[in-house]
Parts: sequence; structure tokens; C-alpha cells
Amino acid sequence: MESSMAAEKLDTETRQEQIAEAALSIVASHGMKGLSVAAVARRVGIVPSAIYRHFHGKDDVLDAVFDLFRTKIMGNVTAVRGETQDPLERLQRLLMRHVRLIRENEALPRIIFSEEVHYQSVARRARLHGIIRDFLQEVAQIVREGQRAGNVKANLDPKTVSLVFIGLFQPAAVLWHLTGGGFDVTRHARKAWKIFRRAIEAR
Amino acid sequence: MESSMAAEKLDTETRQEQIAEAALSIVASHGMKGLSVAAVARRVGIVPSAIYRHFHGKDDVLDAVFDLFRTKIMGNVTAVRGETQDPLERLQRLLMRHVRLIRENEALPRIIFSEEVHYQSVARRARLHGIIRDFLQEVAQIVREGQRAGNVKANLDPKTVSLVFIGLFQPAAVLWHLTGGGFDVTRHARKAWKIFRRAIEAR
DNA sequence: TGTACATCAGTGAACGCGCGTTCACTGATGTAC
DNA sequence: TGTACATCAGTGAACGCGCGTTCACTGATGTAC
Repeated sequence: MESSMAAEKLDTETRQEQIAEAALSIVASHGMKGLSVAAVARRVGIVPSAIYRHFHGKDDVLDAVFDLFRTKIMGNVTAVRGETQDPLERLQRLLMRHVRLIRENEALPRIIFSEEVHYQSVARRARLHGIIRDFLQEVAQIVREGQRAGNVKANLDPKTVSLVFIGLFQPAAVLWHLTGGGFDVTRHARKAWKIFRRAIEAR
Repeated sequence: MESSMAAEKLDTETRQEQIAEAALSIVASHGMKGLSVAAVARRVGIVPSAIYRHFHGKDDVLDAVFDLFRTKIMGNVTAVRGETQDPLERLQRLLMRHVRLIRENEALPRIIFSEEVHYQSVARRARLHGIIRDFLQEVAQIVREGQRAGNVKANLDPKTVSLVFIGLFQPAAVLWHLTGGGFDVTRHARKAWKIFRRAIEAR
């Protein structure tokens, strides 16, 4: 039986990657509550105590998950910047990419809203805040470029706009969760984008 | 010592109210994670096992919290309907009321985003979904009235508008949490409202 | 108005469960000679 | 090329902790007579 055999021995670096990916995948499918050391170990194919060969503890694993998380979010910004020069087009593409990211990787909202993050430690909360702030600043930066180019109304506060931008998909994501995937976030995002564009576009 | 004396005996109805209020207050201050039977009992001034004289179990307590929650949210809608006839004015007032509700009662977002709700049972998820759906429908109804009166652009989908409306404060609430209350949600809501109004107002 | 009894809220000890973590061990891998 | 040894990933048993829940009891409250 597979289950009674000792797992293959792999170097720490490889295992760390596997464990982080496994953890992220578990958060996506079972939420932060389902993220136990045992569950991660099972998915990687080792015994729970073996996790401690590669991480100091569960907190350390969570930090690794955060790294993956940040990488995925920021990757979208970079990609969009490479795809087009037009600020409004960039925002629209970023919106649709984000929706896809949420749909393919449910972990994102689960992490953001989890109380493990909000209460467990000040450091972790600060870390998550940093990720979100960086993302907001990237959005605000695109807005500013749009204002400079004359595409976006000049008297709007870029930071406010960036928060409203996030608001275009965040409530929809919650609804998607509550309906068990029955709500069409993509469709909503497209409609919401038109409303948003109408609000910020210079005419 | 107070702590070594037996608590006063009160009838179940009174205790149920006290327990529900205590639970809501604990969620507000310590999140869903802090909501333990022991914590609720301590706040009410009885022993943990005494909770079971008035509720079947923790799940039952959570249901009572949901009732309070629904009452508070829907109360805002009713209040706003009584304050003014103008649809846009109603929406603006509803936004500001909601922001205040979140600030005074942090429990609201904590409940909405908690995994206890999203995973624990299908029934509870359906219940929360019902509350949010009802709220969204009330907002959509106000939008429809605005369209009929010629104040709101007629070609907009009321449901989409209601979700974007929620998006005006939801991301701000998250940021408020992450900064430990350092982010000015009220100020953001006022600015976001102007952007929103510009998007939906008929001209 | 006074007494006997039923009702039921409050108590504290105890249990079971899940979970993160520790630790002595095993045995495969790769390096030194 | 072959052998001895150090390194270190994987194992499984065990522990401690928090938490929801049960249960036999206590004793105050209010009703029946």
C-alpha cells in the first residue's frame, strides 16, 4: 500500500515549495479553517511531523502562503502593464484578470477575510495590509496616468477611485461564495465596469 | 467575591436576549474566533454549562446572533425610507448609515466573512445569503424607483447597481480593520458616493 | 396567611475531540577517503 | 571503484491545550392547597 510506505526523501527547498502550494490549494478548497498541519502533510504525501523539518511551525507555512498570494496578485498588474498602454484599458483588463484569479483560486478572498489573519498577530495583519496597499497603489498609479493623459477625470482622488475599483468585484465574490459558485461574477464585472467607466472617464 | 457567588436566576427569555447580545458584542470585539461558549457565559455572568439551559448549543446561539444582525441591517432600510422620498437621497443616507453601523458594530463584516458561516453548514450559509439578498433587493428597489422617477439612468441593471453600491464601503471596511481603525471610512464613503452618483444619475 | 411541593436556572466536574508540536528513532543519500 | 560515516528527511507515539457538551446536583422561585 502507498499509504504504509515511507515517503521519498526530497530536499527542503523542494518540500517548502510543495508545502506552500499544498497549503494554498487547501485554503482555496476548504478555507482557512481546513488548513491544518495534518491536511497539508496528507496532500504532500508525508506525515504531519515531517512538516517541521521544513518549517518552524504552522505560522511559518502561512507566511509562505502569503508570498504565493502576493506573487499572484502583483503578477496581474505587471501583465496588464505589458498588454496595453491605455490606462482605462489597463484597468478593465486588471478587473477581468482579478475576477479570473478569484474564480480559479478561491484562496484569495478567504485569506483576506480570515480572522486568523486579522487577529492572530499584528505582524501578519501588517503584512496583509502591505500587500493590499501595494495593490491599491498600483491601481491608483494607473488612474493618475489616466488623468495625466486626459482619459480620466482630473478632479478625482486616485486612492478613492482605486478602492471603488476593488469594490467592483469584492461584493460579487462574497455572493459567489454564498451561492456556492452560482453567481456569475464575470458577467457582473462586465456590467459593473461600464458603470465605473462612466463615472471616471473624462468627457 | 462576586465571582464565587451563584448568579441570579432569570427566566429563559431574558437570558436568551442577554446571551444573543453578549455574543454579538464578543464577535464585534474579538471576532468569530473569540466567540466561545465560555466567553459568552463570562460576559453574561453565568457558568458555561448554564448556556445550555437556554440554547441547544453554540449553533443555536449563532442563529440568535444572526437575527440581531438582520434586524440591524433592515432597520437602516426602513429608517431611510421614512426620512426622505428622493431615491438618490435615500441611497446616500443608506450608505452613510451603513458606514456608521459598521463602525459602531464591527460584528457585521466579521460575520459576513467568517468561515464559520461559509463552511459550517449549508443552512447557515443559505441564511446569510438570504439576509444579504434581501438587503440587495431593497437597494435595487430604491434604484428602480429612481429610474421610474427619472432620477437614475434607465438603462442600468438595478441588481448590478446594488452590488456596486455595496462595493462603495466593503473594501473600505476591510482596510479599516487592517489598519486597526486608522482608515477613515466615513470620509471615503463621502468621496466614493460622488463617483457613484456621477455614474448612475440621469442627466 | 402559611406550608409543601414542583419547576427549572445555575453549578462544577468530567469527557471526547481536534489540533499543533515535540522527540527519540530509522534509514536512505551522498561525501570523504 | 569500493567502503565507512555524517547528514538529514521521514516516522509514529505521545503530550498539552482549548473548546463544546453532558450530567448529577443544588437551591431559589412561585404555585397549589
